[in-house]
Amino acid sequence: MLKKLKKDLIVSINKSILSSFPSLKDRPLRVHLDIPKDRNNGHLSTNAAFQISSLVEESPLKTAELICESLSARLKKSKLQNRIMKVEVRKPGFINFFYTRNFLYRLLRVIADSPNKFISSNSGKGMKVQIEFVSANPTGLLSIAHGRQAAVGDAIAGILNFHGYKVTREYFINDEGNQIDALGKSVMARYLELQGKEASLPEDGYEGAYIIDIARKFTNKFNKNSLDKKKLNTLKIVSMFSVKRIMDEIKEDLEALGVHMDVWFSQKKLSRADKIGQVIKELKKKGLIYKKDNALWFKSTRFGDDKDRVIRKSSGEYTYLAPDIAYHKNKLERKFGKVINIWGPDHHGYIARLQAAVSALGAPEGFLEILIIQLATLYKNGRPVSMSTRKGQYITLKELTQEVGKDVARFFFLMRKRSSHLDFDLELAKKRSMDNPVYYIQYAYARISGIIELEKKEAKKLPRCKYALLDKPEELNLIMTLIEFPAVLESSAASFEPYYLTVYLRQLADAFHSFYQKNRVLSDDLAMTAVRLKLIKAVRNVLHKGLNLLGVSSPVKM
RNA sequence: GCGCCCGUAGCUCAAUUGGAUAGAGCAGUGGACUUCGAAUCCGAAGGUUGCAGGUUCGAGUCCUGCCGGGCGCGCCA
Repeated sequence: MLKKLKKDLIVSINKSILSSFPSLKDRPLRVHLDIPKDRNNGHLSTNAAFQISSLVEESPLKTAELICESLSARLKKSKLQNRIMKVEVRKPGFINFFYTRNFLYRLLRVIADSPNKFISSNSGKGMKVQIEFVSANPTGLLSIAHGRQAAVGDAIAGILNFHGYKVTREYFINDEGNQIDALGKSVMARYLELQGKEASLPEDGYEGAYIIDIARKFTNKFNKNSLDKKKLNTLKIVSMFSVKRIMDEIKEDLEALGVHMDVWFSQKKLSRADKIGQVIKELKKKGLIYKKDNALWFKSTRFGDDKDRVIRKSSGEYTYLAPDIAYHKNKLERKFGKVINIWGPDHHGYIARLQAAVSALGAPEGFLEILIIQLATLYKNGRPVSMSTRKGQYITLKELTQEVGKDVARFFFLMRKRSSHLDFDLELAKKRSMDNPVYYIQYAYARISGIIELEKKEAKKLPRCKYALLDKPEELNLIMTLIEFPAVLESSAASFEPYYLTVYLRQLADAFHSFYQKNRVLSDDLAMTAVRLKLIKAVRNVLHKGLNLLGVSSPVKM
């Protein structure tokens, strides 16, 4: 409904500009409508006058006045007059628009009665999108940083899905290579120790207690004899066993955070089908592979990387880049319109070469979007908790989720924009009070639910809604906040930033609590009761949808 | 040395992507429970946006140079 209004309005503005300044006929004009942060400056605002004032050699203010004059006349004659109450020019040259009360009330009714009509979008038009995230090596448990990537990736997926994209959530399992060998050797050493034999961890081995745990499970599953028979492959068996155990844990931890992957993609499968060899051949045919110092190099500089990259070492092993190229070839073959990778900041140096590879494979511009999520640092008693995967000294995602719960963990992970470092304050997260934004928002939802529940019990007969009764500043503020929801969702999807939504929900809860404090919903004044009930139902619907998109629950009681 | 991210109120962060008087939450401070949930609300206070230039109607935002912090720069993954 608002989208249509904006569209109509832009058409009118363009026409008015041309009638005031005919000389601009053949110039492309890009008129923009924004929501001003201060509502005294209107419900919508355009800066069109600034953009054209230099072209017509007139001051922005004068330009705005000329446009506004013909625009007001035009609007009065058009269908827009039911929705736009007035147009005005403000100081340096903004043109501001104000909605009519009736239009606001109409929107409110829709949000309360049929929210899906108001809160829906199909801007994705069914495009297939894949989002690959977390993809942590199965050599240890998930960390806090992975938790943030999981929450953000999942929320982006949810938001895109809402906008009509067909989203696949995917995890790439790095289940072969040096790291996996190191894992296998580490477990093997612990296994031998459990047998009472002399053994020591390899130099690049993993020291965490979970390794011993896996070794113990391994001991229970295989007795000595059955292993001795397969002596040659023991390391392989240990490695596979360990990867399986760790992946089970990872899946569990993600589930606990409410994250469900659609596809678990194994690197091993790629190499078994020789996909890596094939993709190298393909690149070779294009003249993008050469040999130097006995290694194979990919000419990534051809596509903007600052140096060429080794793809197969002189030892004959592939580097990490090789399977990754094969994997992205696979993504291309699966006909995604867009693929999104979510990485930690330690991988940003890797962006150029992977983008180069994807271009080399013939992907269209913008096919691969790589989003870097900054780290999250856990604070306990005001001090950062230091972490090291290798030494196994770190607070795992599992522990965090258990300690603060799914809702709080997710919300906290989503609170900051991707490029900002996130401080996760454990004490704050555990507080069940007003300092904690999750409870603040959920509390608003619970309060509303309580009122609606009570109203049902009383079961009074309510008259038809006279929306004009809603005219207090708190009420109008609440309506205004409600109708901004679709715009928030849209920018959230367009920029892949779920945090917009967390900020918005906090604002909405704020507007509600403020309204609640000053006004009773249920009273003897049945006409008033009817409209206010409508108002809070609309708030409930938006809160519910918003929390749901973030993967946070909406409790009726707390 | 090169590349990326960051520097905004005491603290944690916003600022509609170049817009109007730079805003929120904590902390601190002064108030509000005989009421549909006080897990709440209402005040006042808090700023030379790291520094110096530049671009223009307009800069926290873009460009250049410094200062300070984080990360990356392998035939590791």
